[in-house]
Amino acid sequence: MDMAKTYNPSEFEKEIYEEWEKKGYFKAKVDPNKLPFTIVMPPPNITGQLHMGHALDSTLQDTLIRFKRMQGYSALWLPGTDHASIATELKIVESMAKEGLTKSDVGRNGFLERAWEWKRQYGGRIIEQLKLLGASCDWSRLAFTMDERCSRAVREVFVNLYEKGLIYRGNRIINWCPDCRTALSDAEVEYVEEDSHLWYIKYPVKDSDEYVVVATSRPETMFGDTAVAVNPEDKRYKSLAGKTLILPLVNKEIPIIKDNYVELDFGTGAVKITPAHDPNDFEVGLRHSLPVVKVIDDDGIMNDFAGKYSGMPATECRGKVVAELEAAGLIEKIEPLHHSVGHCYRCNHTVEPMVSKQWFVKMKPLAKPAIDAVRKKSVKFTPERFSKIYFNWMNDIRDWCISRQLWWGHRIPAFYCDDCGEMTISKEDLKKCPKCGSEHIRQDEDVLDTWFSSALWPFSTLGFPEKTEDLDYFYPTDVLVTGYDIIFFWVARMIFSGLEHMKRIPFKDVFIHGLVRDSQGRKMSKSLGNGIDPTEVVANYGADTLRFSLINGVAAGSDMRFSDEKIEGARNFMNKIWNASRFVLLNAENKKITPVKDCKLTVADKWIITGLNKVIKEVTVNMEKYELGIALSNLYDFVWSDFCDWYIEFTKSVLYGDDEKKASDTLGVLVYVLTNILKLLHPFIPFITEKIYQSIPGAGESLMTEEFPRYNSRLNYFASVKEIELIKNIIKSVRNVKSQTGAQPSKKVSLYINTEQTRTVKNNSAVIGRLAGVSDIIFINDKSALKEKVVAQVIDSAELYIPLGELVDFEKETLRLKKELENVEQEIARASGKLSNNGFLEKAPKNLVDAEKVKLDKYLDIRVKLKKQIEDLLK
RNA sequence: GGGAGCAUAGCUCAGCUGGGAGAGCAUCUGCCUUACAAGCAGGGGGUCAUAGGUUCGAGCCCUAUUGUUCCCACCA
Repeated sequence: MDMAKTYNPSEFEKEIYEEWEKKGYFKAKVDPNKLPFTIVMPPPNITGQLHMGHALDSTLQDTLIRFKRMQGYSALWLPGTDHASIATELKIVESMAKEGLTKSDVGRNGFLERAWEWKRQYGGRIIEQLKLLGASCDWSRLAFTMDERCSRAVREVFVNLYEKGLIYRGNRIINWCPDCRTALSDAEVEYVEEDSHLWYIKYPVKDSDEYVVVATSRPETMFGDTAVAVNPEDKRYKSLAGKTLILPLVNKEIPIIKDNYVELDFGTGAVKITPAHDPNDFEVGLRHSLPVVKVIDDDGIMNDFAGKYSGMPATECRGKVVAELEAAGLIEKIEPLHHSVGHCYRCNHTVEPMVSKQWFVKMKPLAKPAIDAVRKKSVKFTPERFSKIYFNWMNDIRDWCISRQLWWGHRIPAFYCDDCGEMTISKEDLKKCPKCGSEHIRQDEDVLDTWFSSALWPFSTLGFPEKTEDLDYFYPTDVLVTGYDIIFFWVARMIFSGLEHMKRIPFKDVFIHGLVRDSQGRKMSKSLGNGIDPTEVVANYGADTLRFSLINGVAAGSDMRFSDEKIEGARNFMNKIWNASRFVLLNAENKKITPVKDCKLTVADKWIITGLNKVIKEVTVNMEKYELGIALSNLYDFVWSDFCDWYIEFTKSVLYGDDEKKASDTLGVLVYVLTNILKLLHPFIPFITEKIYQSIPGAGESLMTEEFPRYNSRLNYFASVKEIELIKNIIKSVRNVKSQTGAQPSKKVSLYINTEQTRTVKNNSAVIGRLAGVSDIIFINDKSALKEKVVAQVIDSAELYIPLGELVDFEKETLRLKKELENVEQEIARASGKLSNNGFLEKAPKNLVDAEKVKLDKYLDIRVKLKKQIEDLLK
């Protein structure tokens, strides 16, 4: 037997993975005789290191794909990485800074060279780490969002959308990160609650002593004010209608306008309007044709419109402006304000809303079919509640700003002619202006939002825009597995992109999982230093242990806490499987294994086979529902409790007995059940199962090519299950009596038993003897036949009596029985209560009423016997 | 302001279409029983957040309340 005495995963995981890869088990083929099953991997960023989130995400996908592969599908798990435009660019800027270089020092081409070098060096790191987990991806199809194929898809899509009028360029208010120096989409802004102030500033009325007080949280933007707005209904400002205000510090005249946007009961009811730096003000400005004055530049520095503050960072300017206003007596009051402020999701810098010329995708026409697809359940979210989040976002979606003032990414395929001013959108790079033929043509400097290319992932990786065999066979994909944190960024955008460009949904199911948190429920983060490195867990405990701890018992879609205790629990289970397998294989050594169909089955064999059959059904059903956590704990219970704690113990009596034929048959069943357990567990914990499987004499080449067990309704031996339940109860009762009375477990006792199931008990007397420490079993019909004082247990369909003689404190024993009697009385009260309730008798299902009657009879019977026993003891 | 989740044993969490409250860890007792002490056997421990309601019957369905976590939203 090729199994070490102790479970040591580091000895075999790597080797097994290499073997799988070498044999090409991960490769998915277009096979007309099979149904396809496809998962595209959410591409990790090339800057990334594997963290617990990836580990969870990948383990779920790997488990699903292995399950489907074993079920006979042509299962494709398509891996890839994301260029992560902004995140990667930040990293490279950072690393250049260490050399004292900036982007402008190296220029665009120099920068891109460095970026590609970075990708070559680190882009594969996370892929290698995924392999440690056992990921059965088809690596021959490894994709990258900026490889030729995906880039072609990006251009195709851009041009298509432009030609349909769904992409446009315009001056609009956008979110600007002054640190990354780029525009961001709405989704890329994270709002954080912050304490600030509300400054009440007096704006003097022209040619008057009066003034209007406006409340603002951003006084530094006042240089860009081009009006003050009041609500048309506001009586306080009736008299000021049509008057002009003098903007303090700059002495510019601005009008008072009326707009419903202003609320009557906030602040002073008068709002300064800064169209260039506030989304609402921008709208107000449009309605009233106000000039747009930009006062903060792209780098967050005040420009010439800020007068003497020109050149000062906006953050610093705020204090200075307030001080100057205060000195001029123009601050009426300052109130504390708690409000949310936008931050860049990459660098966390405060985001400045500002007007800027950018490219946008018109969202409304794209969103509609995407909403319908989910509403009609063509795309189904699991758990279902996440579709609500999706609807909320899609229903009031705004246009998507897709241009980024970055270098690393897909450059926008817009070409401008310097001579005739023509703009051309083209799939191919242009050398000449198609309109005037001039060669003075330059491509737009900006690149696309990283998520623009990720949105195409389910079809760009399969060959789009070409009509490839892969695309035809594997698209639409079957399930997308991802965390709830990127439903907006990614899932929603893939849905409308698939519908728009492929005319079909990109996937049928979206399986959403939660976050992996630390043992205290906090998010794992670098700054907190509370992250657990999955590769370290793999190194110390093995990939299977990590996978098990991430899946077992976790409800779909909910966050989980990860802890050392969980890892240990998982490791213990691996150890259990390992040792149970060793037991079977040690017994199988040098023996011929009889195929189970040729074995004469004992009651215990039939019991475990029925249990196996049941767990096959449970696992399959739960896998189909994406309840992987439940499926795995079904297996955990079956393996540990039924197979190890009971069945293996049962088999020992036979294996170590004299009947060789019986022993051989039992061994056949053991091997059969173990093999099936390995198959069932393989999608979850592939390494240990494969390692054990390959040690089974006569087993196939690999579990990966085995068929997943199927439920078989002919393998339900319910009569045997009943018999074994009785045997288990007898054993438990004897153990219980011994433990409660303080008798040594190893002390052999005689067991007197009154039951009608004598045949069952006789057939299993060896097992009872072995597992309960019973030396002999004596059948009696009447308790009075017993002369000495005995300890008793009354269970369903049997009375057990054990003479323990002077070992027992019979007073304590009487108390124990009285307590038991109490419990029985309670049961009787409950059952008879129900049965005397006419409502229950009339309205409850008949089988339940009958079951209740049976229970009542049983407890009444037990009560009589317990009472008798107590009486006898008191004699 | 809108929406969602969660609240069950000391801890972490399961609990399917409503029909006798479960697991793991921790704890207590006894065991190195030839697969496993990373183990075996036995035990203790719960007003299922609160208050109403529906029902013959509620941890589960409905309403409200409290606490908690998260998401979205343009209150200057």
